[in-house]
Amino acid sequence: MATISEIAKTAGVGVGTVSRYLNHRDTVSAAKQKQIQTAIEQLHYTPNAIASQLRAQSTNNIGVLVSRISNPFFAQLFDALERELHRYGFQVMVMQTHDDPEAERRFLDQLKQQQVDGVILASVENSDLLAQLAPTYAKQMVLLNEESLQVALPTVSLNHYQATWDALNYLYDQGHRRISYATGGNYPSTHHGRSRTQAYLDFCQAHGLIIDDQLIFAQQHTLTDGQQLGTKLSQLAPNLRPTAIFSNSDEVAVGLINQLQAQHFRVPDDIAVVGYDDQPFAKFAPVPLTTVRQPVLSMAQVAVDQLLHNLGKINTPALQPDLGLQLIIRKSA
Amino acid sequence: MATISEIAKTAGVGVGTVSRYLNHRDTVSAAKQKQIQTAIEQLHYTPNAIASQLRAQSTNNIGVLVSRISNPFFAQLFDALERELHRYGFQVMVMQTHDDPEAERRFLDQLKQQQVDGVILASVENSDLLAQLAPTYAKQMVLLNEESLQVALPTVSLNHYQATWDALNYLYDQGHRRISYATGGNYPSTHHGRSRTQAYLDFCQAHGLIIDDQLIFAQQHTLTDGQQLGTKLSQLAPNLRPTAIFSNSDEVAVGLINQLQAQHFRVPDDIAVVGYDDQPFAKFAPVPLTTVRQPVLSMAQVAVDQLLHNLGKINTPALQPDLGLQLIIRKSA
DNA sequence: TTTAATTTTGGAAACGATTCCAAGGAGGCG
DNA sequence: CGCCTCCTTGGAATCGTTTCCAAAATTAAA
Repeated sequence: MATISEIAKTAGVGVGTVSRYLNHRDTVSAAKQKQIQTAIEQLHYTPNAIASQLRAQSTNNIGVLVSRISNPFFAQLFDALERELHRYGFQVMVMQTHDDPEAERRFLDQLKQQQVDGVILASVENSDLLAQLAPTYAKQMVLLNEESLQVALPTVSLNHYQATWDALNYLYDQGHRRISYATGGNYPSTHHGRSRTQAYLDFCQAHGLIIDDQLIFAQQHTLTDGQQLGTKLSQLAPNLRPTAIFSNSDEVAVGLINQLQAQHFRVPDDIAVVGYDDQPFAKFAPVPLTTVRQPVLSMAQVAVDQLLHNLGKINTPALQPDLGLQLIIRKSA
Repeated sequence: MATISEIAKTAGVGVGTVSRYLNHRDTVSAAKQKQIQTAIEQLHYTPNAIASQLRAQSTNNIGVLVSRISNPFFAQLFDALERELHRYGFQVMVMQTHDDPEAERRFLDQLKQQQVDGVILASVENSDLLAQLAPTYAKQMVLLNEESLQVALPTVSLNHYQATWDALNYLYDQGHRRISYATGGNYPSTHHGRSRTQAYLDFCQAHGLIIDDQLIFAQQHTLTDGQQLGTKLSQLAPNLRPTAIFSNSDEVAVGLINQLQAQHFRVPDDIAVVGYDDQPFAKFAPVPLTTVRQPVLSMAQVAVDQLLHNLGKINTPALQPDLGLQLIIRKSA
């Protein structure tokens, strides 16, 4: 691998001059420009970003933490984040936690060692850890769709409480009184205060619906989880069976619908299903999915804006796109 | 940010000793170990990976190039690649080309500047470029699911020709004589020789089926593309309309089915649909999708194995998992 | 032509880690 | 007690870039 000083030697100039030429930092005489250029082509020179990052004390890399990139919601979100960050010349390093707090810790540590200029957390499993780590990251960290109670961090948050409430209300208005709830997180241990779960609990309480632990399902993430959930529901005694279920993930909802249909339940007539995210295939499900749409694009824009603003790379946080959540009514409820 | 020499100073030892301690490289006396450890905790030291990478002339980073991570097939593939690479202590940098040759060039260049130890190409748009770049990358490049005619590169390849042929044959056996074809690539310009397209053309020829450019659709990638394709098909005069369509992507297939149903066509009775990949939601489609399953896990394992072997990080290429493609017969054909 | 002002240039120092080498220290053996 | 061996240690050199500073070259002014 050719280095800058080899280029300098072959071109018969000093290293400083080559560097200046490469970065268009200062004027370099036309003659030397040509010499340098030919040397570069001759030796197939490629700058070593690592060295330059070390010297510059900045990498132009941003870390993004998601729970699982094969979750279409995160895929879309990552896509949008990347697009946005590229516009500002940043590169993105994505890491998946797979909902493992230990992996989360490890990856945050790795990102720090890699000297990323900032981190966007689109999924946090262990907010204690976060509180512990946050000070050392300071302003280069943005929470997207997550909130930390322990520590004040730049945060992009949507009103999931309200959206959940509205969705439940929609079900309630249609006469549902026995509503089940599926979440990706734990229950009841951690994150009890997470806004969606809280909204569910509050809603039930406010409307005098029984809160039955048998109707609350935790750690539900995938299509397969949804299928298994369907099996569980279908095995419940008819009088215990919910007439509707609110799922925090479209994936789970689709798997669920599939399994319910396989067991000859009708959706939404026997059991209504509401999902969350409005993932791309939601409207292509066996029963087009009624779901809460997350404004992925705006979320990404705001998060990046926020981050770059905190990094001093951008002046105006300016735009404040609509971060509203919207219930998309299709056929499943 | 604390550095290793600050640690050394606070602990009252030399930098070399700290480094040795950190890397468990040599024995360090118990007393100094304790001093160093306390200094580390006191100063919140985090090693600077950039510096160490510069010195070591190796980053332990592997680049992965895909066309679009929100394509569930690539998401799964990336997932598997990452899992596998983590096992060997590598980190993964993923980049999306969005099928843009220019982006491909740019990203490959960036990866090189970032000094990645290797690259796995799961999608290549411009194989001329590749031929041009490959020599400078030498052995640290693996083609996954792609082939380059111009240059010999380590390659993990499946028999897509055969799988396509088999799928078409399945349709043929069911009496279909007018079979449409949808691909993600271009047609007929580049990649004419790509094995799936070639198999289609050869199959038609071998069985005396007309090859009608009106039945061949290029640049089909997403659910939306599939929908639009459905509209196009439904607008064809009945005698021109295909009775079956083979799509190179499940996403397109699902969008297509959805739109066909919306236009009151029955799948598979009026039009049969075969997809490709067996993406996670394929069996949850409105009509469970008949599709060619790609062995994502094995593909990732073999690619990583191949790469690490070439890098000399691993001795035995050993395992040769089954890279067979399998037609999964469900309801759509 | 001389002097001053300006532009261009070369190269040393720095970024933070690792590794090599020489030297210091501990312990064993006679 | 002295000598040899082996283990532990400190610190200089190195990786490839950028930046700063002083010197050289060029241009402008007198």
